[in-house]
Amino acid sequence: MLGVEIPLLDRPRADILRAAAICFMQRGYAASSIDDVARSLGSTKGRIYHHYPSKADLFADVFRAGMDMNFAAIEPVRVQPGPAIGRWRKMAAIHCGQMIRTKPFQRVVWEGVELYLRGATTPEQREEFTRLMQSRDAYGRIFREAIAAARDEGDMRFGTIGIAEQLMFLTLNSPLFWYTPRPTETDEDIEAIVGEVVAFAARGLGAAEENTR
Amino acid sequence: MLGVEIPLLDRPRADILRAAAICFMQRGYAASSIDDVARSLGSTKGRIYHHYPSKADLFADVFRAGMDMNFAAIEPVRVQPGPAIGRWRKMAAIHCGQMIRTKPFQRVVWEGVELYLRGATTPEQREEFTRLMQSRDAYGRIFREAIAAARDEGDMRFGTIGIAEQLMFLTLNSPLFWYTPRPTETDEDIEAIVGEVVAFAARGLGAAEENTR
DNA sequence: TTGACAACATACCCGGTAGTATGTTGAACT
DNA sequence: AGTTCAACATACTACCGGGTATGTTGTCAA
Repeated sequence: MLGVEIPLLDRPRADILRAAAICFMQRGYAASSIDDVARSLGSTKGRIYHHYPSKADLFADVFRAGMDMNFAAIEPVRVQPGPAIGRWRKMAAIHCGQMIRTKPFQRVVWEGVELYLRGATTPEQREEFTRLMQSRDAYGRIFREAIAAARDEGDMRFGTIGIAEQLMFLTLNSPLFWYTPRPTETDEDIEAIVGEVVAFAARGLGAAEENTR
Repeated sequence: MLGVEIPLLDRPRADILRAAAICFMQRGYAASSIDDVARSLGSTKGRIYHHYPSKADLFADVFRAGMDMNFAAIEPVRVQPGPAIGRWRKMAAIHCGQMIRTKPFQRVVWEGVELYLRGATTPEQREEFTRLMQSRDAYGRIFREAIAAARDEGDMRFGTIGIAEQLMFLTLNSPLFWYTPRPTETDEDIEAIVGEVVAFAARGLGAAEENTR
């Protein structure tokens, strides 16, 4: 249900990925050492360097895993028929839920984008990061096209689409920065938060009040 | 007008602050070295360590300068009479403009908050950071009270106020992550961006469509 | 049984960086 | 003219962390 399922072909890598995601989330990429990740696994550097050639490659793989999970999560909804605004609401809720439920990976995605935009990569890594960014851009385009269609269909009103897209993602991603899991928390609690976030984004994009429930 | 004015009592420190803010913005705190900052000043470490006892103290002072500029910017509007939503719109526009015009400092504020929340500080620095966070919380409270009042006055509708505050700030801060200055850009261009961002936030908070212009 | 190899652990190297200790210099003051 | 001191620059140390080179061990195939 929760629990971040990663292609099980490769179990040892999956454990490393999870630990790395948590470390990178807690301290950031630059401040996380490979030894930190290894320590959190109860092992040593050797284990990580056996599977990954460098720290940047490990980070990139966490990035990739995070994006893979996002694509997989929205895939069932992506091509549903009906008005665009309905699709968008579902995708937005799923995306926002992903930010909460797979937060460590999604924070790495966030930081990866920042690292790329800052150009903090060596030429070789640049190539891999460029692929990852293309994947992220493709993901973004799915949402951009949804809100563009919703506007064309008269269900949304906003100004510059580029700015609208940025504001939408910032809003949907925002739990990355203020949500922390509570032990007593249920799935309904999470859905309540998601509901508020999506409602804010929808209103921000000029959608009519949701007549749901 | 633009140009980040810092208390001129201390000009040498002001130059260091600006250079440090830009460095920290470009590479992040952990990845920025004191030598980087010094190099961007055309000088050496000695200069910086003459004025600041440590890298963390330098960072904290950039943080403080950023918050000082924010307080100063909204001060004229903060106590204006009239409906809360009007005050909020002005403060929101000023705040968002600050994110654009003093971006390097504001990104340091952002990262400073993250560093604090992650606990990435030594006990001594913790104390100074706690003061800075209290300052930021006080700043946040000004906006929180404004939107709470606006809701009481029937001009806004939103759910949990804590979430609403987070979403509002995320939206207003968002230019930190996607705005990059263009050489040809005028003040009106910036105000147009600010207008879109504030409009998104206002709608998100359930405010009626602005009847302005 | 033994060879091979994956999956690690151990030991080591080395560049970069925070911080320090020690000059140097110009200007203000006496 | 000499003293002092702020404002730096220079030179150095200590350490951390990425990466590598080299064991060690369990497993599986022939």
